[in-house]
Amino acid sequence: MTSIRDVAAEAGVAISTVSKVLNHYPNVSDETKKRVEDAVTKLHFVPNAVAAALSSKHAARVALIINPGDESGIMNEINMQYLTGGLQSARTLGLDVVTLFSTMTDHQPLEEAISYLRTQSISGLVIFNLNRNQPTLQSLAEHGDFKTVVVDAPFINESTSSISIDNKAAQKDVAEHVITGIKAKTILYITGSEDGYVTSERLEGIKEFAEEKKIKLIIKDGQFSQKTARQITEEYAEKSDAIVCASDMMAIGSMRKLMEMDIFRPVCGFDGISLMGYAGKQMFTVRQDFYHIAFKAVSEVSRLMNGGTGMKISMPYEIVRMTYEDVIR
Amino acid sequence: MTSIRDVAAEAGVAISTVSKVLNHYPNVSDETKKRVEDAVTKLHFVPNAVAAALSSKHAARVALIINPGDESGIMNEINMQYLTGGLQSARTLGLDVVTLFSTMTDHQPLEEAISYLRTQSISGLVIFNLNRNQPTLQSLAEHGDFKTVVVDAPFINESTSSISIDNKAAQKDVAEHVITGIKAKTILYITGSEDGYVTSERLEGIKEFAEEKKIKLIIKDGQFSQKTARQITEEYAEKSDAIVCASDMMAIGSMRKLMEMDIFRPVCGFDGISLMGYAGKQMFTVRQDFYHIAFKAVSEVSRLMNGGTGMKISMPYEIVRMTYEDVIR
DNA sequence: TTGTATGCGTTATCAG
DNA sequence: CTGATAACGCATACAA
Repeated sequence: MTSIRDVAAEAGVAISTVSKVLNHYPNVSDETKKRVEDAVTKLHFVPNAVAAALSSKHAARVALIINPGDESGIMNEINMQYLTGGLQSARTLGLDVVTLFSTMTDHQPLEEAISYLRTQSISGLVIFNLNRNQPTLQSLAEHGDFKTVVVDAPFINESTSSISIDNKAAQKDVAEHVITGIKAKTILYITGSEDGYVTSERLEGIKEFAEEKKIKLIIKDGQFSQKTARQITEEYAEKSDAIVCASDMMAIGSMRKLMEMDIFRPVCGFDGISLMGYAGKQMFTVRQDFYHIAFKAVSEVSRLMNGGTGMKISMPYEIVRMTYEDVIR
Repeated sequence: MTSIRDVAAEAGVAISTVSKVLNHYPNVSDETKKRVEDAVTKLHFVPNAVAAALSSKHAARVALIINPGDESGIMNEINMQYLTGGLQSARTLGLDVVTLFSTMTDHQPLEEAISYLRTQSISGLVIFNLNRNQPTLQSLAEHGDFKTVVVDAPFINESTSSISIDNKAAQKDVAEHVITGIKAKTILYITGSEDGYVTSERLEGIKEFAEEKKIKLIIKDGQFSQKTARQITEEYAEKSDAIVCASDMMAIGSMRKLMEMDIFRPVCGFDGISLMGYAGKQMFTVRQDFYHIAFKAVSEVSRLMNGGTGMKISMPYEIVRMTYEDVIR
């Protein structure tokens, strides 16, 4: 393997000079800079990132911690977008990233998790979809030993930032769209699971909305489950004028049940995944830009690692209707 | 940061001894081994993987190269399973992994790609869904400089292995299921895009099948596109007794079009993604176990890195029917 | 502006 | 069985 030493010899300069050229230090004459660059291309030299990391001990590695969800394939689309955005961002920032699944990091004691991360010389964490039944990850976020950014969870302190859309406002917003044009007296609201921090925020939103509009609210726990949403729909749809769901999957389940029941109620979801196009009927939903959320999350963790202090970041969202035609290629 | 040196001091032994204990070398007395282990736990020592990698120059890093596909969200489920399996496998093998998207690695010159991988001290590659329009990745696989495993592409040499299911057999198999019970005279076959190596294998399968069964075959290029499959279905469905598609997405498109046309033809897909449950009608498909394919791929690249020589690996598949009830949670 | 020397945390070789 | 000590490839304070 050709090293910086070979380049130095080839260019007839000192090792440190080569290093300076490579890292774009200011005080190097154009003359020697060129000599070094020529040597680099001639020898096809490629710096060794591992050695560099060891030497300048600020090993800037970031772990992207993905929550695979309940295996039902629901989270796939969202997670892939998180990954794409996160990796892209890391690359532009020159950060080294490690992709992890929360299932690996979570169901193990905190000490072990910390050990693993340290071994990998990871100093920054981006935790996607952190929720209440992940004690280890929560501790990690509160721990303060790592710079961390949590997505969709309200953890903020000196060394951890939180990023998400304004779930409360978005829930109100999409509900508004659903009832325009109809005289809704009663809304059936199907919640997410209690584990999710977003669940409470969205619930707050719909409650406030109902109060403002003087609409009666039937609240049922949907657990983010399509099946449960179907059961709830079966039982309460006829008593309601519209159905607001805290997730797209539940909206799809609800809508399909309505079609089986052969009655119509406007339904809306939350997240904007393309599966919405297969629900059979057009529905409103809150589209989140998961790519940019992840992109921002990684740049935020970079900011933290450079000494920044934790903060809350709110990302934009959009109310859209999704149809089959919108999602196919 | 506490290092191996501190542990040595605490245990009252030499650095090299600590290293030997840590790496489970044979010649260490139980006596000192215990002393070292105690010191390790007492100091919460965690070995630095970066330093270790630098020192013992067999930096066993593997890149998982994912093909995001055409943005239509089709590949999400498959890729997430690849990732899960790959990461899991790497973890059990103690391999360091880097997740990359082919979009980053591909549309850049070979030299640059190699540089990047070298910089990251990556010596093993697992390339998922490698296809014909990815010249850089193909060169990488043929290059021989990295130990590589390609999934779904026929590249095999000294240092590269290929892994996939038997696409030809599977295509015949699923077609068989589709026509049992009906007297099929003509089958409409909708192909994948020419880029995909699997496309030709599956095509071969259906051709052989039709010949054996003395069934007439109408072959149309579906490009793996749901839209195109719809158009083809519209034009040729009535002339056929069954429709065999080279992918689930096309099968879904085809089935939906049939329902719009209000005619019935048995349809089958390929891959076994859960979206099949939303197609409206039950369909046969070939279920691939992407998780295990990835798992195996990573262990294979590990074998190659340990001096093994490239080979072809065939994975099992399964013919299944998928309904809405099967996929919801 | 350039070069020298030291250290980063391990592993591995070789004496003892 | 244990302990010095030289790499590994690079960054950086300091000297020139």
